[in-house]
Amino acid sequence: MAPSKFTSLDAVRDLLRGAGLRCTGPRVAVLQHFQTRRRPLSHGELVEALADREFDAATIYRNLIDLEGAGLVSRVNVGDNVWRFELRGQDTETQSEHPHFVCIECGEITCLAQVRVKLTPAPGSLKSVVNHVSEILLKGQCMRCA
Amino acid sequence: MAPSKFTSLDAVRDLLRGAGLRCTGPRVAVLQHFQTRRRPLSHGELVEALADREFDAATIYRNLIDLEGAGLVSRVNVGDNVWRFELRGQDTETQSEHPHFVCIECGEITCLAQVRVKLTPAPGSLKSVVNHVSEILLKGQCMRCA
DNA sequence: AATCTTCTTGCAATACGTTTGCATGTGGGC
DNA sequence: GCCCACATGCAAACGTATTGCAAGAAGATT
Repeated sequence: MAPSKFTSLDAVRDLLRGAGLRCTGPRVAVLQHFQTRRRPLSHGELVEALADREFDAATIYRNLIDLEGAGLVSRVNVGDNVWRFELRGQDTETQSEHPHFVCIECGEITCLAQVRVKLTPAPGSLKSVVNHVSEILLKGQCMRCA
Repeated sequence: MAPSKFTSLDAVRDLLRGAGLRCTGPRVAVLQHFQTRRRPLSHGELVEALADREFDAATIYRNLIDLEGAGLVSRVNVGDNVWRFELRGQDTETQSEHPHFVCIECGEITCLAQVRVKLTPAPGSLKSVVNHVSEILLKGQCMRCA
């Protein structure tokens, strides 16, 4: 029996192989960490979280890019000029884009998976500009900072 | 008669003085440029646009921060990890926050001044997290890139 | 199991926007 | 016109993003 730390190792391997990526140490570690923290994480946060594994920061950076290219993670920018990456769910529910909320006071990032957004433009003012919306970002004050 | 380039100099002076800021060359130039380009501009764009005046880049940068602090411009981040600044209107119409739209292909930024956004959460899933929304950013494909 | 090709890693260096320290210069109230 | 707080110019520090290159490892093939 594998230790609990590696519970999802097979699943991670399948994920990577299925995406056409080699199954390497840093890549598995990054994916496993994402599975324990299901919110957008920055490159720096990943490096710090995996510091004990002593992976090179550039390696983790390139892995994030690769995982994004393979569609396993998505990249978001919540406005602090730092890229963040988020594990994409396999089910269509979590895979569909959901709005993100950023607290401008504490910086906490929340995935509003259940929230739908409806746009009500003045006639013609929206459709002449926007063809398709793929990402929605809300900023404000969160409840804990209220 | 002042040349057309300085048409709004008096108005700009009033703006600055009214905000408690000194009326200096770089500050006037930045504000005047904003009045000709009513969309979010990056620090780099400002520096380039005013290159012939040979202002120091740090001066322009600090002026943007000052203008933001005085409430004359607002700072937005459209997801390319570059701060952009936008002239805030004096009338309540344009001063109230409006959504921004960013085309992920051509990078064009559009102010959706007329668009209202309505959030329809699953019961309780939004109000437990969000206290107040102050900024809304939409990303996607614009009509010209369609 | 040895081999081989291709992809990945580690290390270093670069790029670029943001931000600050400090001495000098100046706006504008007096 | 004087004076002082504020603004500027110059340079440098900083943090994240990004890339080059040689060495190393994954995994298909035999």
